[in-house]
Amino acid sequence: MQRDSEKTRQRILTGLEKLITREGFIGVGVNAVAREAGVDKVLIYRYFGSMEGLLKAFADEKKFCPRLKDLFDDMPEGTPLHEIATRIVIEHARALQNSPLAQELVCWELTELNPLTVLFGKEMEKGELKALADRGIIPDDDVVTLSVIVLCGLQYLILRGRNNNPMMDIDYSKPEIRKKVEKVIASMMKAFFEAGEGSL
Amino acid sequence: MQRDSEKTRQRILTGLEKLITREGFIGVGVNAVAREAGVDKVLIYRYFGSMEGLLKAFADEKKFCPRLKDLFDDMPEGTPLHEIATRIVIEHARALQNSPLAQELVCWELTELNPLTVLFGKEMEKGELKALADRGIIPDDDVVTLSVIVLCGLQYLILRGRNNNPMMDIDYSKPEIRKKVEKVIASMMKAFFEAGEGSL
DNA sequence: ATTGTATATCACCATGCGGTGACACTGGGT
DNA sequence: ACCCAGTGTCACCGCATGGTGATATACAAT
Repeated sequence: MQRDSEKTRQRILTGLEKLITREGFIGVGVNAVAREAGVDKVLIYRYFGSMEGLLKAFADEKKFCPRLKDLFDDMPEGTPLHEIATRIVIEHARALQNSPLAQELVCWELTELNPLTVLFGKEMEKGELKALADRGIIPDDDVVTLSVIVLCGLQYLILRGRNNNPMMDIDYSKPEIRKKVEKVIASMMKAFFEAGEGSL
Repeated sequence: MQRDSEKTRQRILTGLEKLITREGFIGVGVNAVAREAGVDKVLIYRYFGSMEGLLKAFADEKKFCPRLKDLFDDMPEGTPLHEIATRIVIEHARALQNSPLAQELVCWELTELNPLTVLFGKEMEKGELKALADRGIIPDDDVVTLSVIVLCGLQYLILRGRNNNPMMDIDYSKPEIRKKVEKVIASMMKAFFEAGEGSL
């Protein structure tokens, strides 16, 4: 074995990542990670203290949070609020769709709290809030509440799709369905926004 | 021990139910169920063949699906479509909120497919479709798509709330938050519906 | 009362888990 | 050359799990 502690640490961390991605968060444990990383499990204790420590380190050091495409590029000045909100939500969903690891973490977060799931949740939330704030959307606006609900809905649908278990035939991985869903959300946001303009 | 096979069967089934409700679906297994039911685990194999068989029997024989309050009572003739959709979604969320067992099953369904989660999912879906169809809402309407998305969003928020891990401070178990969310959904539905009337 | 069958109990197995102690190697500082 | 801290290997423990075979008990039919 190569005698390089830093390399070994990394092997363990990426072992954890591969394991979660391939097998899901259930069954993640010291033995499984060590096996996946091709490393004796005692090294996990040596370098991370415990499984909890490993999860925390993973949360701290890995960039597991799906990166949102920078939306400023193709959103011209003066884009209406509802289009911005729509874009953020849909872009977020796309990012999640493309990251099996993130999907697994979102699901894990619903099941159990541990250093990884907690930090992951905070990270996601921070990203959301930033995306909104960067575009001047006030956090306690009704538009935000609505966006969060819809976003959660898409997350749920994506999670359902993972196991080929779509909800009400809404399989978000199918492009035509996604198109339809995105269209509905867009027009809903528009309607909500314009109605709000008048009634508030 | 009382020698009554039917009673023992029931003890096992309600043992499973109590176990899931109290401890969550993780860790559900032959040993745990037998312990909870105060029964030798060999009886599980005798009566249900396997853990899978027990799950299937549980899905078949227990009424775990949260019952929707009958909405016909206080919905007068001619209630507009968006109010109907809103009511269905919100009522569904309320039912889920009041059933820790159902919450656990919804979460389980996102994690793993087994006879119980699959049958549970079908049951829920059937309930949804019926609630919609009973009120003359066509399944492939955009209103349905939107309703499903919002419903999924609420389900997700409720699941997040379980472990005191609210999403974006939207803790759906808090009445004032729920009120606000319901209000947003109602006005959104109204706006979407009315906009649709004009544009379609 | 005897027998037979359904029911319940017990003891056990192999496996996998989290966790730990003892040992072996490697390489750099003195 | 020696030592020693850092690193990796191995063997082991206690425990819980899923699963099974042999045995004891209750009860109903004869």
